[in-house]
Amino acid sequence: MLDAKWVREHADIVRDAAIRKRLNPEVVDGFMEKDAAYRSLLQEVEGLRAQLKASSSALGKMEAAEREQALQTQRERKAQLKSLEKQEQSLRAEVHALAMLLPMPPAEDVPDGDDDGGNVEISRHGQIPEPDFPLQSHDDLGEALGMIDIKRGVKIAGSRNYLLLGDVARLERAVLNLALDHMFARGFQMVSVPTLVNRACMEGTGYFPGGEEQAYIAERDDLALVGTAEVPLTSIHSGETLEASALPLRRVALSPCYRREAGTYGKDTKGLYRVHQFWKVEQVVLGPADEDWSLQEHQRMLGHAKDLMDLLELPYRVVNVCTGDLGQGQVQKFDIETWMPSRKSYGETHSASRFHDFQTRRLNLRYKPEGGGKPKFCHSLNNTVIASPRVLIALMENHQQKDGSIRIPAALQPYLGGQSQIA
RNA sequence: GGAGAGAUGGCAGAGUGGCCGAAUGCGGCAGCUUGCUAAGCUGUUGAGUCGAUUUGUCGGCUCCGAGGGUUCGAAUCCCUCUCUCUCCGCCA
Repeated sequence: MLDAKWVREHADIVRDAAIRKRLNPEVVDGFMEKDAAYRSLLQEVEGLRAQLKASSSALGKMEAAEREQALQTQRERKAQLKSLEKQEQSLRAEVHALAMLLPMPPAEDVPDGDDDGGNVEISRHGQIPEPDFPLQSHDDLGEALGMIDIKRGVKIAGSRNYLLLGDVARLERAVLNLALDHMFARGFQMVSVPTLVNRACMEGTGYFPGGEEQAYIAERDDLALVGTAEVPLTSIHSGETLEASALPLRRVALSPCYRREAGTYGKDTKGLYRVHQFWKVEQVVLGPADEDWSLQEHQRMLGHAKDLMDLLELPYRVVNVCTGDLGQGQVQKFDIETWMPSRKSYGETHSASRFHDFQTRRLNLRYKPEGGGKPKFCHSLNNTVIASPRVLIALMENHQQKDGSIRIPAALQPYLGGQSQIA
């Protein structure tokens, strides 16, 4: 959500943001138009209401005779007000619906582009393996080991479902635990969060409206399964005014994530790349409304994920996500893409976003500034720490050995009882 | 799941149709006092939004959990919902 007052004065910037993000710029004009109409109607309604109020309080002190007369005109005005109020209400709803669609302007250094093809590589890390034997895909490796069973996953829950067994299941657990400890060491507080959340959380974090098709919705209870712990983590303090001294709030959660993957038929159908349910360790930070701070924190959060990838000895790159691939609310996003031999390419494994006050405005999440004054909206940021099974693809394929066994990076071994390979 | 009670300003807590944006206390802020001293006294103190503005403010409207209704007029009466608490049942 954007500040309506600001939008009124900077419609051109918002329109430009919509164009850069490949969103429909007509929402901006629609908003401006409806908003102006709404405010002028509001003037009218409030004027009439003021009249009515004044004459109404006079009524209480009147003599019976003149009272009857006054009551009559009062009723007429009331009817008039009612119909105006009805218009005002529906207009207000329209304005709000449009406001929820306004795009956050992207940062200056976000590259222009239509889709992920326009993302710009910033850096590369690690060594892409070039072994003297043919590399197998993770699903072939896993099947041969008897530790990945996609067929039976599909039997139980339909396409894009899977089973992990034995050491690969333990490997998943190990990676997630390492990721959590990694974040504890960086001062993050662990939170165990609800993953079935109400509409306000989905709207507040920017997933609704627009992302309904992507979410599993429990209609009977009007709750949605989250696609990421970002949703509950960011929503924790919605509606609250925090003390400046409490900021920044750095939180990490491990949660299951659910995505319908609607509109991806036939895409990434092989293996564990695109699945309906997965685990993710997610970092979320809430801080003051300070652009510089926000920028630095974004880099710091990206660093946490990069450090972990280094510990896992995986080759990856960082990309500056282009405007067309940016969400409605994101100011800037950096993705980490990890090398996946079976795909012969880097595949997205992490996504680090900063939002300024886009989410916090929707969530009504504020703080009292240091030197006093009016509460301000916090800035919010989030980034993946690790997501599995997608990271298992990289781990299994990059660390496979000639005999089909998987080498365990040193950092993970303590989490697997000292085991140095899976065979 | 059943029965009951409740939701009022930063907090506690009054308020059963116009005198209520809301008593009182605490807290906060400002000043005074400086031999009742980790105190006393006096004053002051909600938010949002729209408009005007000589940018100091001024005016309108809204807000007593949320949404609807009755009424000329609702914190107050009616309905629905959400949440909290107590008791019973069930459960991990």
